[in-house]
Amino acid sequence: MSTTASPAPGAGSRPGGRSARVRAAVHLAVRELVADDPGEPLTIPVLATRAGVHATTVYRRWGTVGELLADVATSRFSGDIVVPDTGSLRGDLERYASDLAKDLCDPDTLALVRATIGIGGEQGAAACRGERQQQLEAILERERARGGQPPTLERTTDAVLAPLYYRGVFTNDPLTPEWTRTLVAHLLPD
Amino acid sequence: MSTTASPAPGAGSRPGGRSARVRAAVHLAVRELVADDPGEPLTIPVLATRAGVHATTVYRRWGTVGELLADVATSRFSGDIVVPDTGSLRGDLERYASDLAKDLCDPDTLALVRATIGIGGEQGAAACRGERQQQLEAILERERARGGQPPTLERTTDAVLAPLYYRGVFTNDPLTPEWTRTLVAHLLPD
DNA sequence: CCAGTATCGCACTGATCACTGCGCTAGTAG
DNA sequence: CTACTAGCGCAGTGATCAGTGCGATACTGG
Repeated sequence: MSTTASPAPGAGSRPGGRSARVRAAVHLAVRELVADDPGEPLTIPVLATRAGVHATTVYRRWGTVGELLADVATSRFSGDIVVPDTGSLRGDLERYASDLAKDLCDPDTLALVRATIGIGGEQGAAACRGERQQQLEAILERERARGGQPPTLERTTDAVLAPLYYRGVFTNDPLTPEWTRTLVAHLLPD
Repeated sequence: MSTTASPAPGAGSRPGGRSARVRAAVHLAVRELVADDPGEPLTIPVLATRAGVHATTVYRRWGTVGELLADVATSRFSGDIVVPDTGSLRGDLERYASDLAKDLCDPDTLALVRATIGIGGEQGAAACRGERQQQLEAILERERARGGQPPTLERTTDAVLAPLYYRGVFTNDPLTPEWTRTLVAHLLPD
């Protein structure tokens, strides 16, 4: 999956071009189909038709549904959340957790996550994590720069990231702002 | 999905019968195929052939791959872990977390989880959670009976269950016994 | 031992899917 | 404006899949 001759996943990213338009249409079709009916096989002819694009194009640019889903997830979960800078570690984490919770509240997003890790395996799972790890690390690093002693990245992941993803993906419980605050509160003792 | 006329998911569970043998073969085939090549569509004819059973049977007993996966996951994640009774809350939780971690370490199990939530959606996710919630509640209840004041189920879920599932499903990091102990240690202050 | 019933295997049909040459058109460079 | 290249649409093929009557077979209670 790494050395396969994927013709041009990033070649058509020049905005305005026909490639970019097709790419956007296909991505949108994938997200709509996954959202509309999760658990459906999500075949290439179907999504290509929905995107108003010929299946040939999808076969050539992405090859398999797994790679396409990973691509969609990557572009969906990258750059969607900006690392906050509230001046304090607690503020940053609460804000970040709140943003992430808002993101993971959307049923369509959850459906995309489930489908991606279901088909893409570890590859897809990595795409769904996006840059969360680096973003958390950035928050912790900033606290260190302030002279504070933040918890480790592993601990922060366990205490904040994991519950958010677990609750979103595995349960139906809502990701309320109050709850996300308690996550941070338990991580950071007074 | 609850009132649908599923002919006999539980009718053939009498041990020794032909139904039970077919059921076992199909379940095994599903687990093998999912483990062998995660992300593959997992079609009914293929798995039926692998199970040495005709596709017709699978269509009739389960209908869709989603229901079949949910069934497999349910029987896989029910009764696999016994609630420990070490005499202390900490001991119980450490033991339980360790057992669960050992379970979620198996790549085949993880592949099954991913495939199930990918196709089965929320239904499948629930099947993968199995009886974890009740088991945790039982542990906490026992502590209450001892006169202790255990944390809430929600808090315990966030602190122990969520990290285990998150790390297993979304990352490649190993679920070491030391790590699971730290989860419990952070939940229970000295 | 014998009827009754549930479950499974078999042989199909229509539909869908993955995949591939070939020509065309839209962007690009000069 | 013109030549070039990359990406896309088109049509078609072989293979696979979902789903369905029908008969055969294995378990059940009497």
